Amino acid sequence: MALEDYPRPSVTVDVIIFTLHDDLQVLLIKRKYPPFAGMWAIPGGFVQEGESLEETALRELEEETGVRDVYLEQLYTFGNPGRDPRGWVITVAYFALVPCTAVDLQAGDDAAEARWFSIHSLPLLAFDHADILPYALQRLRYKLEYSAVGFELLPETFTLTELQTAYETILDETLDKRNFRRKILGAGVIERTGAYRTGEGRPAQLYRFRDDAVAEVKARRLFP
Amino acid sequence: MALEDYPRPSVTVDVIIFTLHDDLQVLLIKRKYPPFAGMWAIPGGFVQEGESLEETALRELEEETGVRDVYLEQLYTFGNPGRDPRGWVITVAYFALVPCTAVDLQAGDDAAEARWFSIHSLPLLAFDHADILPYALQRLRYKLEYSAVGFELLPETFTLTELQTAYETILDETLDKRNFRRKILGAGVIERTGAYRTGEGRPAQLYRFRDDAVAEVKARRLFP
DNA sequence: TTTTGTTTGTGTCATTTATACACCAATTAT
DNA sequence: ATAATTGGTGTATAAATGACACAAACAAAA
Repeated sequence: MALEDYPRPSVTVDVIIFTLHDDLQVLLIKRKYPPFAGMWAIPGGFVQEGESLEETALRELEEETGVRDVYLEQLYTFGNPGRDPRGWVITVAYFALVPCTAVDLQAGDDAAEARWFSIHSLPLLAFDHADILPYALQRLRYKLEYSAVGFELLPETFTLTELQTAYETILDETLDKRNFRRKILGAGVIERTGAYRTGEGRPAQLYRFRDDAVAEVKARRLFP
Repeated sequence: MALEDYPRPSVTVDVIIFTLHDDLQVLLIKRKYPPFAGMWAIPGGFVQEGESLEETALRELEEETGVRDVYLEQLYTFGNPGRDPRGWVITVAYFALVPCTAVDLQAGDDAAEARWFSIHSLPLLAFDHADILPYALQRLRYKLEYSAVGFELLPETFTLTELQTAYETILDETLDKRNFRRKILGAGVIERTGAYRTGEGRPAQLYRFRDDAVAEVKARRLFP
């Protein structure tokens, strides 16, 4: 029995794009055409032949935000019947973490508009996207506890207070300053740049993420 | 642009079926037809329209092993171009844990033969299945450390020694008996049945898994 | 029936890890 | 100069982990 003899679904890749702007935010696009015209949705597109799923995700990501070289991770594949009124559509969901800096919003072909939404004030979502989004958030929070993924949302250099604030924003809980610093510094994943960020109070040491530390850290838990 | 205007891939669901028989074992099927005729492969099949991915996985699982009501979890979706010589095929991989008891092997239509293989002596695998399998094993080991998934591989009732042996076999490391017992019992996920297993030496208490403990335990880590 | 062999079941101490908590230092704004 | 603001540091207590050895209960063999 040949491949073509089986009915085939359409396959899309949706990318939940997170960033930090005061709050933890996700990028959504306003649908221009039916179904769900006028509603907000997670950006995504059809997989093309000869393209890997990750390539599809990266392509979507670049189309929507103009960014490349960001953290991208496959989340889950959704294939329940009836999830797309147009027919049989299976969606591979990815989530991406982009730094608040250097994002250039540009609506794709299918979208009327692209906007960041705080995860605390999401609009009604198209398709089954209201199920997918909490899943992505949960995964992000979970990963934050045992990997160094938090840095992906910050610019190249950052202060420890900024890093802690990022963690607190994502986890939606407050952390003890001294314990946070001890753990982060003890993990050896960041290093001083030598520069300082000056501002209102005392200037703060600037740190950068140690790229060579990624692999070894993946196994450990930073915040058990 | 309508759905049908996009080229569509074939989508299959592959299920890595684990069990414990002395060793940790996976069920593989010997392919009857090309491509890779005569080679061993992870059991799987095409998703049918109107069927969820999980239903496909359960169907495959039942076809191969005759079991229902087992632990099943989506693993990862593989879609690299060229992974199937027949054409464009995207595979959603699941992994299942079935108790060593009550498995009735029955080769499916596409298979010449189904066999359990120890994960320490795997044959050459068809497609990209040699990449998928270690991924499943890693996930299983990882999950074992923070959830109560180990019980899924044991019969209804079991002794603490049997449970410890299961953990040791999967993790491929030895554990301290007293520390193991302290942690398992402290987690409150199992309870005594009151019955004993008699055998060579001193009779052992039989335990059962507390079903109502699943949810609350999912969050905690049993073996950090 | 006594002895031997095999498996179960239990507690403590040392070490490590996590948590709670308060003040001085360095700078800018007034 | 003074006040206001943010950055940076250590210690003591509690909890979790890891290492470790022997008596109890039964079956098999003598």
